[in-house]
Amino acid sequence: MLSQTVEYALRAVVHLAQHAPKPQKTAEIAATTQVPPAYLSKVLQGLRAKDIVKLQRGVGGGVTLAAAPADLTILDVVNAVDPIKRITTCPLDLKSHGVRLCTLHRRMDNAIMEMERAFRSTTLEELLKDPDQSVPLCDG
Amino acid sequence: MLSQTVEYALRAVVHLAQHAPKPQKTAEIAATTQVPPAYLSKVLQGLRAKDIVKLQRGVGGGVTLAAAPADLTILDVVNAVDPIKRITTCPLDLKSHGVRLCTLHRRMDNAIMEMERAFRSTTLEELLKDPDQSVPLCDG
DNA sequence: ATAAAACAGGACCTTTACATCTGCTTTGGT
DNA sequence: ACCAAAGCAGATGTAAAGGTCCTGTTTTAT
Repeated sequence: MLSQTVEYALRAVVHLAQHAPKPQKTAEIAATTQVPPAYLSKVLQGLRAKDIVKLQRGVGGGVTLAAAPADLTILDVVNAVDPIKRITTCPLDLKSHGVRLCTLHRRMDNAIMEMERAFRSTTLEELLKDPDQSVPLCDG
Repeated sequence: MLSQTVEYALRAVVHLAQHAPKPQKTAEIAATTQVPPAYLSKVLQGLRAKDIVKLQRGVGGGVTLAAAPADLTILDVVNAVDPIKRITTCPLDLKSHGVRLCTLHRRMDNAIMEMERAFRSTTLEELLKDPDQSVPLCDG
């Protein structure tokens, strides 16, 4: 449904939001989020390319969010690593369906739209503040 | 987002619903739905395994829906070939998150739930009857 | 019986996602 | 200047999804 890479990316940014604005080392993030360290490095590079995180080399360097947790939605992160692609034109290239999708593809796109909306409606900050649930990535 | 196989399966069952209850040959379905014939054969075998379609060999055989279009939802078809998997337990196996998901995974599951609901709310029959849209798989 | 129509199923190939490894470059402290 | 800490980049490996092909087996009509 959602790719493994999306799951990893979300864990990472949540960890960063929890510790903002202190830079976190990739290895630290990998350990607490249970993501393969070498692969996390690639995922983070993808996030940097879309200006979700900043990466700093050298002693005392590490990873930080490029924006405040209140300004980053789950959708931003998802779209950075594995963009949600809406159905905007007929997948069969039927001329008459071009813009006005058939009932099948309209329904499919509606479902995708619902998911998109759910992701857009939550910021990282909200994830940290919800008092009603357990804290992401933290046991106990 | 949704697998190619899901897209193919939906095209096939829509075609079947349009022509129900007349059996359709796999090659016919493949042609009008623009799905690779050999691969469609595999997809249909998956649908048969979940009792979505019936396959009949020999002269005059072909593929038919196992139920009335009014009794089959999009979700039935999707789940038959590529089941939507809700998040029910903590992916990190944190003990305290086991049943009560953290905010991150709760939101992710909510998004998946929205998509699931969108798919469950439409039957094949409704797809064929919507007067407001163009007809699935048909040009003009 | 036989032949033709249709699906069945296994072996195989290709592409993409997931993941690792190794050596390099940048950075800051001494 | 030097060294250790961190990320960087590219090659490589592995597994799953998507797709093809070939040879069977079942069914019906004649």
